[in-house]
Formats: sequence, structure tokens, C-alpha cells
Amino acid sequence: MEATLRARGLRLTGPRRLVLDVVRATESHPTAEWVHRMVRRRRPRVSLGTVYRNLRLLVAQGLVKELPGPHARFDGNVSEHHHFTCLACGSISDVQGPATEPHSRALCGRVAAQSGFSVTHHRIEFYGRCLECQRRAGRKSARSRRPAP
Amino acid sequence: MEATLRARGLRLTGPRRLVLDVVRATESHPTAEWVHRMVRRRRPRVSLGTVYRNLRLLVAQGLVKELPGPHARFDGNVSEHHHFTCLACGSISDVQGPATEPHSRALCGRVAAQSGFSVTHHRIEFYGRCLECQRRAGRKSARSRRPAP
DNA sequence: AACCGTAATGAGAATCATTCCTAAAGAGCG
DNA sequence: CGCTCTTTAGGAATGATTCTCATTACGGTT
Repeated sequence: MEATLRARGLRLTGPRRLVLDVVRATESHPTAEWVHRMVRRRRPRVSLGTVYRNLRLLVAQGLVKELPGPHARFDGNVSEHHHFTCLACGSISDVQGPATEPHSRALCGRVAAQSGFSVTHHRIEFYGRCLECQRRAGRKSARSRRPAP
Repeated sequence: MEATLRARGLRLTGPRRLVLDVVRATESHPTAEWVHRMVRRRRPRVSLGTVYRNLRLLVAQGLVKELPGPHARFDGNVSEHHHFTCLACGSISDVQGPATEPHSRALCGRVAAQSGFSVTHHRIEFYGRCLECQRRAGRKSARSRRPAP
């Protein structure tokens, strides 16, 4: 990826590498603020602005993905996969592609054919209750808890 | 839907009805601010706060859907369908369900089986270039234009 | 090593969608 | 009409994200 960046006249600086490492090291789909906290553990002087700037930059380079939603979340796993969002606790989990893969290409193709749009990719978001929240709802008065990271 | 609202102790007031009417009357997936402008054409005294409050309320009642993204957009079409977002101009179009429907239930089921989550629904977002932007890119230096509403 | 030009950073201010607060107006009801 | 509970307008507050700009770090060149 150094190549990817260099090729566009971008340097591979300390803060930048750290941001990428942090996002890649977790599966928790963190917010910018969480990434900032983690980066600070190793480099306390890195500013929030720098984290935002580099996240945007890495997304633009395709090295990181950004999830939709009111607050931006990021994902260092660039392989094709989708997401499950728990409506009760807000946590986001990966849904591995293989199960959905076979239809993916067909889906895009059908939509393209039907609408005339040129479809480059798609994203499937699943919603429901995660295991933990299902369990909790089992007998408790199931209050919602705070989003994951 | 009056029943739906009344059943929960909510009144069907002027501003509230107007917000719903406006969202239902368009296919443009408007932002709260656009809805506010439209509502004001008939009732200039309605405040932006009221529009937000009622949009949230209608979403909670399932009478309106909310699309993901940095700025909230709303959709009065509650029937099952998905969306296509043009990466060039930002416009959002409906993708009619039929083409994708056959697989929908199977998709959810497979994800549920594989993850153990209870999957209530899903959402498919397609991305690419809309017809107009494809045309524009044909020969021009294709500058991006402003999002739809 | 000293020097340049460009790119990147930090710190804080600015922006802007969204939410919150409060007093006042409105609906429903006897 | 008088009472109560809901909704509203208006504006202030919030909070995530972006911007600005002076300063610093880097890479390449002598």
C-alpha cells in the first residue's frame, strides 16, 4: 500500500501509518474518535483533525471502507463482505461474503439492466438483534445499552 | 395511519400531517431541510425543529423510512425497495424490488442461520453512475453537480 | 550537512445538521 | 369556560466533521 500512496504523491508518515494500523487491527468498525484515542496511546500529540484527514484519505485510496450511518464508522477489512447492525445495542458485525456472493454479481447486473445505471458496487446491510441482545430480551426488561466501541 | 398515531396517544396535527404529505408526495428522498421548505410553502410559521421532531416520530411509527448517509434523507415509500446512489451527482433513485425480491428472504435466512442473529430486515444500496452522469462523462470534462433536492 | 519546495501536522476556530429547552398556543373533554 | 396533556415556534446548545494557517517533517539536490 506504500506503493499505492507513493504513486499519488502521498507520504507514508507516522500518524498516517498509525491510523491505518489501528483501523486494520480491529473488527469493531470504530468511529473516528475511537481511532483517535487508540492512536494517542502511542503518539499522544496526534490531533483529531489529523485522524479525520487521514481516514478520509485512506478511504479515497480504497485502503479503508466507510460505513453509512449518522456517525461515520470505518472498516479496515476491504474484502467483499457486508454488515449486520443490532438495532438494540448498535453494534456492527461482519457478515462473511461467501454466503451472499453467488448472487452479488447477478444483483448488480439486473439492476443495471433494468435502470440503465452503471452499477459499480453495492452494499447490503442487515438489521435485527445480535445474540447477546436476543438473550437479554429473553427474560429481562431489556434496556438498550451503548454502541460498541 | 391516523389510527396508528392515535393508538399511541399521538395527535394528527396540521404540521404533522403536512410533513407526512410532503414526504409522501415526492420520490426525491428529501432532506429535513427540503421538507421544511416545502412545508413552509403552505404554513410559513412551521419551524425546522417541528419538522425534525415529526420526521423522527413518523420514522418511529414506520410511516416513513430514513436512508443512511452523512445527512439524513427520508422516504415516504414504505414498500420494499432499495436505492441507487450516483457517486457523481449524489442523487438517489429507487430500485424496484421485484428484480431483487426472490432472493431477499433467502438472504436474510442464510445470514441468520450462519450468524445466529435474528435478522428482521435488510437494505441494499447500489452505487455507480446515473444515466445523466454517464452521458455527461461521455465527452465533457464532467464536473460534479449538486445533490438532488 | 545546509537548502529548497512540497506535503503533513496540531491546535483551535468555524460550520452545519440535528437536538434540546422553554414559554406559549392548541386539542380534547367535561 | 376551565383543566390537562400534547404540540409548537423560536432560538440556543450540542456535537461530529471540516477548515485554516502557522509550523514542522520529509525527500531530493547540491
